Amino acid sequence: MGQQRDILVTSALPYANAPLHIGHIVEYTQTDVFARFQRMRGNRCIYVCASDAHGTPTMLRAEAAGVSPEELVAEVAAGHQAVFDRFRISVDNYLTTHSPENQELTASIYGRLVDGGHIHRKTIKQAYDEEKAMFLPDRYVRGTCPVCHTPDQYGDSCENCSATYTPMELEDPVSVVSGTTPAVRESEHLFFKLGNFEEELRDWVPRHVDAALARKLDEWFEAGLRDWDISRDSPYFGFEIPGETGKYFYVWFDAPIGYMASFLNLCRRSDLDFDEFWGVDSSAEIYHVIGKDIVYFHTLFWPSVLSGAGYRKPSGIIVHGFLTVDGQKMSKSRGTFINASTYADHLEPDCLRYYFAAKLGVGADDLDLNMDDFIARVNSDLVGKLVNIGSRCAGFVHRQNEGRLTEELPGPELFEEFAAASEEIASEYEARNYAKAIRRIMALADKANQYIDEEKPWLKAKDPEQAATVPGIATLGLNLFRTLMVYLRPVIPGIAERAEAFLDIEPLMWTDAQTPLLGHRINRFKAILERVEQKEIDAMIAKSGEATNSEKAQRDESEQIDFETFSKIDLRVAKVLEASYVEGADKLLKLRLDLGDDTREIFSGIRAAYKPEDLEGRMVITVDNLKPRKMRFGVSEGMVLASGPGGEEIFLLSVDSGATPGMKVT
RNA sequence: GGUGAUGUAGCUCAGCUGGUUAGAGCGGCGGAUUCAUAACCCGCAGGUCGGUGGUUCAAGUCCACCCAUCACCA
Repeated sequence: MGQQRDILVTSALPYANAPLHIGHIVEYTQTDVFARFQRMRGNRCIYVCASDAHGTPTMLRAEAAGVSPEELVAEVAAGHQAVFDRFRISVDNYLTTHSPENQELTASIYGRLVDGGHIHRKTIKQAYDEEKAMFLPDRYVRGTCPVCHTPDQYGDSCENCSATYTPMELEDPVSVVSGTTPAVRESEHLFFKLGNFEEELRDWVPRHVDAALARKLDEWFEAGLRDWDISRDSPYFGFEIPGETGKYFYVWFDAPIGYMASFLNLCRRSDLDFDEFWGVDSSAEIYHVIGKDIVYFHTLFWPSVLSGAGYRKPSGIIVHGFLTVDGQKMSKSRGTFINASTYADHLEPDCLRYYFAAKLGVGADDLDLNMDDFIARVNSDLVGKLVNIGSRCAGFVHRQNEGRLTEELPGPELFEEFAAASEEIASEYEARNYAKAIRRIMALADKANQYIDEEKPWLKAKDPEQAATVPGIATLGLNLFRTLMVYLRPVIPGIAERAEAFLDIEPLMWTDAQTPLLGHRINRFKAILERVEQKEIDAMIAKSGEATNSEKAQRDESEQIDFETFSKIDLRVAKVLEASYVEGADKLLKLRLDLGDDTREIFSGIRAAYKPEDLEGRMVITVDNLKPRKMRFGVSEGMVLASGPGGEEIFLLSVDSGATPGMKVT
């Protein structure tokens, strides 16, 4: 092994306004496996993370909850840390971006950027909520898409036609915060001149990201690097910009600096040297593990900011895809939006770590948690194969040799074969191809079971002439078991710890795979891992669905309206006379409705859930007095009521038989 | 809409710079065994490698177009 390396790894900072879900665990697993592997190899590997505290969402959520943003952040961050503990994510430090260290670094970095001529000012127009007296982020303005005229879209892009625009271009814009129509106000903002770093980035990017990602980034280079708005106006939860009044750093400016801040905080409590890692001449390695959604910030802005401020750039940006559950996006209504703590209440965290690691390759492909596959894989690999080796050998050692391993192995070949796989497996971990590493390791586990099966110690134990060979066979089996634990320890640290307790040994290091454990007394075997039961999965999913319902109940309560307000909505029974697809619209169906004394034509976004022929003739409920809306395909004169999360899961409301078109719903 | 990624056996995934009968694990089926958390061991199962067209002596593996899914568009 070469000389000791200094490595710093980070996971993306989770936002401090919501609990962590199992999607986050993909990233922490990817990071933690790497960190634990490096430490087992004898390298110094520091893993830091923090809560991303700032921004409008935190501010508004705190206000709604009646607490200060600081209190909210502290509470959520405590929950995040608890999840890190339960999933055995071995962070060396967990801070928050709302910390003195981060403020100090952010200010100093900003100062250096100003000195370097990388900041300039520009006055921009922005949506402003007069009632709340605040500027509105794009996502806090909703309105009708100016391109395809789909109603109720975010201020930055349209879900229907994917057009991008600014909130001021929306038709009928509404502030999500107050419900009022936003005004347009001018404000001076500070911009980071990303273009100053184009040449440097074009050189740096391809050498520090995955090849597929580099192709994606080419696109951004071709589009040209635009300046980056790093300031926000008061009120804003964040750090005030030095030398300005009422201006704050944009959350995405100080968030990555949080990596440094968390590390700095750790340095001040230990003998670590900040500059040794972050100085321009640093020989340490720095890796950021992130999801593919935030590639832009980490491959363009972040290296540029570091460079402009006189720091070294990262050694690599490691990107993973998103998590789907049973092939679909995580969904609250399906109960597949599972909080990490809910998972840990029901199942062993190591199992999820194993499952994710077994699917993590080098690319940023999405990764699916298929519950049936999860049960099969964990039970088969971890319980049936891995743990079973220890379980089936332990008895022989206790019964035939008083709990002591023999002084020699019956033959060195198999142990040596396992030992010889060490570097190959290590290089897969090093390359972050955990899936490949695990395939190799489990192939070895199969060999270990085959060996025991061939030797048949249970038969030999009954034969006086061969009984003496049994402890040796079991000793070899247990040594293979131990070697497998060495290789899997980065992935399943909890299981490995229990295996160490069973073997009564110190925490395993990578080189332990080279030397057998002999003449050593071991403990009685106790279950190291329980099987995953379907009923636990069911309970977890049921629980995840429940949490959503109670959240909804709370929200409904907070938005009560009086009867007068309700009665303003004129709901009517209507009969579908005609339904048809709309040329050029993915989501819409055109419906002609009978309202008794009148017919109406409306467009409804239910195409994924209903076929036109199934609708014709059925009764629906409509909002009769909804203002007609002009859409690209015509004018929609109302809406039909439906329930459900969307997509294929849309369920139209209907009435009991007897109702006739035109009846008012009260 | 633009760009990128993905689409391989029931499920989850490997398949490097194109080249013998396309692989693994799980499930399924058959057999063996009882040391082990009904675990383990042996054997079998035949998927037009999303579709169409093309390049080539030869394509899952290169090119074009199309379809589907996911993502990004700061």
